[in-house]
Amino acid sequence: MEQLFVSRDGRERPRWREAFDCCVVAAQVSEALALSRSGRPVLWLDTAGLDTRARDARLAEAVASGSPVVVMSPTPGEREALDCLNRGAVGYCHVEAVPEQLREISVVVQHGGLWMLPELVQRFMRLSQRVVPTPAPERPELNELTARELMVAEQVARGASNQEIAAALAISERTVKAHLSSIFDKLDLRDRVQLALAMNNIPTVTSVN
Amino acid sequence: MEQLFVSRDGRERPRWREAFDCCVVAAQVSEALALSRSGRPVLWLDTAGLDTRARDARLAEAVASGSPVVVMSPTPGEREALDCLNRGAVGYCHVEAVPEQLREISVVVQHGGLWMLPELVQRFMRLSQRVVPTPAPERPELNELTARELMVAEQVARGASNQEIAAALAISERTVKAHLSSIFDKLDLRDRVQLALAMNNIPTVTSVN
DNA sequence: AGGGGCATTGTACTTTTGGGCAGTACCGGC
DNA sequence: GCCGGTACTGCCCAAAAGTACAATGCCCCT
Repeated sequence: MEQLFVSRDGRERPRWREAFDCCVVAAQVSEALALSRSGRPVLWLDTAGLDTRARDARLAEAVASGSPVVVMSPTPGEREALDCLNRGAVGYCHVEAVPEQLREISVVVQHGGLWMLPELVQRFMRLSQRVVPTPAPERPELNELTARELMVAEQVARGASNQEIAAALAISERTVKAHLSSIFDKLDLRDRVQLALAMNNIPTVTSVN
Repeated sequence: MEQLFVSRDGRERPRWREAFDCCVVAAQVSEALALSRSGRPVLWLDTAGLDTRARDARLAEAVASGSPVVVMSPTPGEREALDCLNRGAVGYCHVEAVPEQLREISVVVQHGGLWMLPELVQRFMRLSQRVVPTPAPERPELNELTARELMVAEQVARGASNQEIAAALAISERTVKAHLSSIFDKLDLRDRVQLALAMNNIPTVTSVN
């Protein structure tokens, strides 16, 4: 399996070569992708020397390629890990991680897994627990939705318009509206904005508070 | 690699056998471990028919063995996922996951990865983000917004209508619209739904895709 | 066979949203 | 003083969103 490394100056770190037989190094995400010969390589993003903006831009580009993206930071931190994983990265480690670990990470992300430092996993889980209403089993009202309604709701949660939803589900725009009306009724929401937020567990002015 | 399945009645589900050549099934964690012959098997915990207490007890026992533990739920939910992962599980999936997925999960957890449904990963990251202090500018484009525009954007992020925003800021609805148009233009967004999501760091169909 | 829930669509209507065009006003810099 | 950016507003218009009323078809259950 191919490993594509992207670092600011396109320079390779010795450990990468130690870890993998087949690895490509480039200074830009696009270059790396161009040099790739396999369908679904692992993209390693070295953030050394990059500011937040540059990092996010590269990350977005990398994630858009469809390949699993691992961010390698010279100074791994909770905040950065969170940012990167939230933006679609599936791995986060130290840029000087030992070859053995690099190989493990590669295996994990290629199989759909998420990899980060174990202590971060624990920490995030605990953090999440704090903000998830303890007794609440998800959004209870969500179970009231039919399968079809849920599909519509999920599209709205991603910012899709009625027209786009209709196209995606191969139904008429009128039907989308019908489903939406039903959803608003069941979940006690006013419009698609509130639905989009509710689907992402974000309280709204009128529903909560 | 050995797979140890623990289900309430010690009954095996056909998919498990489909997924793995070598799998052991038992009714108790201790039994499964006793039947194990490899040093570090993967422990699969079927929570069907278990109440929360029984589930946690088995999970604790399983985690204590040192092997990676994957919880398989007949009704996967955010709350349960959180609970289980927080208690040391490294995987969480549907009890009837397809064999292909089971194999992937096995590979991932054996290599130190974390596996859960992709949508849950995203959700947890977002939730964590809400409680981690924000030293970073977050969304860089947000700096492009004027103070007034930011106020409007924040209202939209809470699901407010133009009328409500106008009332809150003591300006006319027309002015709200003017600010919104400017915001959409600057942030390259289509409508208020996308803005509401963007303000909450949630990617939309068109912006991140 | 009938009833209820779900999915689907149509016509028609109101409301909300987004934006074009135009104008006023304040403020700060060259 | 002029110019550019920001804030604010009006009238008007088109598109999108949302609703009311109504109808068809399917499936499941009694």
